[in-house]
Amino acid sequence: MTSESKPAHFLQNLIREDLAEGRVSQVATRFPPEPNGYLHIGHAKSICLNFGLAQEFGGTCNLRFDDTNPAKEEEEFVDAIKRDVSWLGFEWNGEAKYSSDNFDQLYQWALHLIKAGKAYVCDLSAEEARHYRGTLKEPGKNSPYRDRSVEENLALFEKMRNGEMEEGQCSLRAKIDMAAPNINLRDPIIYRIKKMAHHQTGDKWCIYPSYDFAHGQCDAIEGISHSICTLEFEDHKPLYDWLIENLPVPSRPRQYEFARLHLNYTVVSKRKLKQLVDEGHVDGWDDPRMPTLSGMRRRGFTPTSIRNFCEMIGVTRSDSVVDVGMLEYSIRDDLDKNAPRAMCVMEPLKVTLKNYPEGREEMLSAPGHPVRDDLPARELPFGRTLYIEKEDFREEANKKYKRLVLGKKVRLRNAYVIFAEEVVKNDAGEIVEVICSVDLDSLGKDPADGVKPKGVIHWVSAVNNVECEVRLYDRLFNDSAPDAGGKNFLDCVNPDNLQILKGCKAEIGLAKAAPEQGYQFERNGYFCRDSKYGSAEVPVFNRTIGLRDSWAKEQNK
RNA sequence: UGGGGCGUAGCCAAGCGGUAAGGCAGCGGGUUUUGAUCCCGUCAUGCGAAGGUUCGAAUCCUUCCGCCCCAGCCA
Repeated sequence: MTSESKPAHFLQNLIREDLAEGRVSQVATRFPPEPNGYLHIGHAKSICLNFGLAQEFGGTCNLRFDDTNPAKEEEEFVDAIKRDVSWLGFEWNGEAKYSSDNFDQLYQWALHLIKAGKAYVCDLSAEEARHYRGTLKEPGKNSPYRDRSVEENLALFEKMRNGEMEEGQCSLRAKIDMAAPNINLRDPIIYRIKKMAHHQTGDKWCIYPSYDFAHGQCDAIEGISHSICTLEFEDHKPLYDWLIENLPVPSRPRQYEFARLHLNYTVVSKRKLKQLVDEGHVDGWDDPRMPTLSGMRRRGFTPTSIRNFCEMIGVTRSDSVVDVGMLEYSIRDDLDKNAPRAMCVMEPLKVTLKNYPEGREEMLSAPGHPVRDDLPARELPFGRTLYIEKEDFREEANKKYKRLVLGKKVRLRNAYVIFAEEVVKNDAGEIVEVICSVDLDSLGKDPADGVKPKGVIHWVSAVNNVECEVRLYDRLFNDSAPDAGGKNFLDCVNPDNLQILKGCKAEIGLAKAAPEQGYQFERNGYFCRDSKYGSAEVPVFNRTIGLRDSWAKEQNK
């Protein structure tokens, strides 16, 4: 997808105008996660937007940890977030930034507000403050502490800072308007007491600025030109602007909002994701079924596929729910173009070629990719006994079934045409082996009789292969809106979201597959070696996504 | 009769007064040693609804309807 064929979204247009009219000379954006959890597909949209805009307009994008609440944050998440952003393929401007880098400056600015009579220490408890705040439809009332003198406020704030006040005993509030229709303007709390250590600043502080007091000012300090956030912060913008206008900040950032990503068949809220982990519905935050970037990475999603997906869904201000089908399309699209091909038999059925010499083995060669000749060819050992897929053989079938049928022939992918002559069954009547003859004159060409088999099936040598385990993932939820009102999202968990197949047989080259490297298992889907499970002898392969399957569709008609 | 936002196809989304782009999904067909890919065709007389302005309206005006966000010392 080229940029000239893709129409610009509202933020691109807006930045273009800012640049053209000289309101902004240098584009500077930032991606500002709070380090309180793992990044997920929703964050990817914001990352691609912020870093993408900076790239497009020759600007910069900072990575900033919005760490104003030590109660929720951990260093572990800082590391995970850096890893995920890098993995997606973006490089942040300079060192990673922290809101906490600016705690001293923020404190000075709080003093500035107090001295200007625009902030005061309020002794109302959280509950009292709620009552004074009013409701959505009724204005609030002024706090009885609202008119304290500058000197008194300075002294009190000093005591807050020195730890002489208890948590919840008082807070610092901006003095704006308790009757404002926008509740964010009803004397918002800008500093609160939290007597706890911070992952970056240690024990230096026992008071911490609120999001509202920190965010815009940090934007200004970092010289951010366009501070892009999601729609729910729209109501905070008047407060954002009020603070910028009332403080001697070094630059004038502007906030813009876009709609966050909603994906059907998916939940993304941290609380729910945590519940899936804690209650054992999945294996961890990086379980391949999770919509976290670490889970998707382990599942086999590529950075390119995620970036393309974000490009495809666009950026607007309207709430929308994107079909996971689009995500599935983008990973198939990327892997089809770039993943090496391989063969793997999931449920092996033995095939004996009665006219192929016992003990003989030849090495066949197969292309690494149907059109990419830069991907190396692979070696496929071929012999008298092979495995094919159980479901690729039937004793009888109609002409729609284009696979191996008793008394008919089929092409072995990258190899010979074989003819099914007889079936061997066990005592239970199950087919355990198919005896075939092989047309040794059909390698790389049609059979001499000119009759071209209509089917092609995959196979693997029965004596020279890689034993492996395959994990077939399906959608985690079978309800398109597990999040939607009223229902318990856990009731929507798809009971068949994971099928583990043991005793699968893969072509020998897969023994050295690297974790996360995507392969197409021909006629089946895209897979990658799991980074957590499996051994050198018996690797585990995760199915990233199946191939489109018009045969299954046909059968369901 | 609190404030703020958003409504274009099954889904996402262009469009900014000149007669509804594109993608995903779907449907039909062609190529194919992957029932994949690829290629071709098809898919809104209609833009939340109703009025109005205009030669002309998804675009402007009016009214109405629906959905989302806000009453953390969370972000």
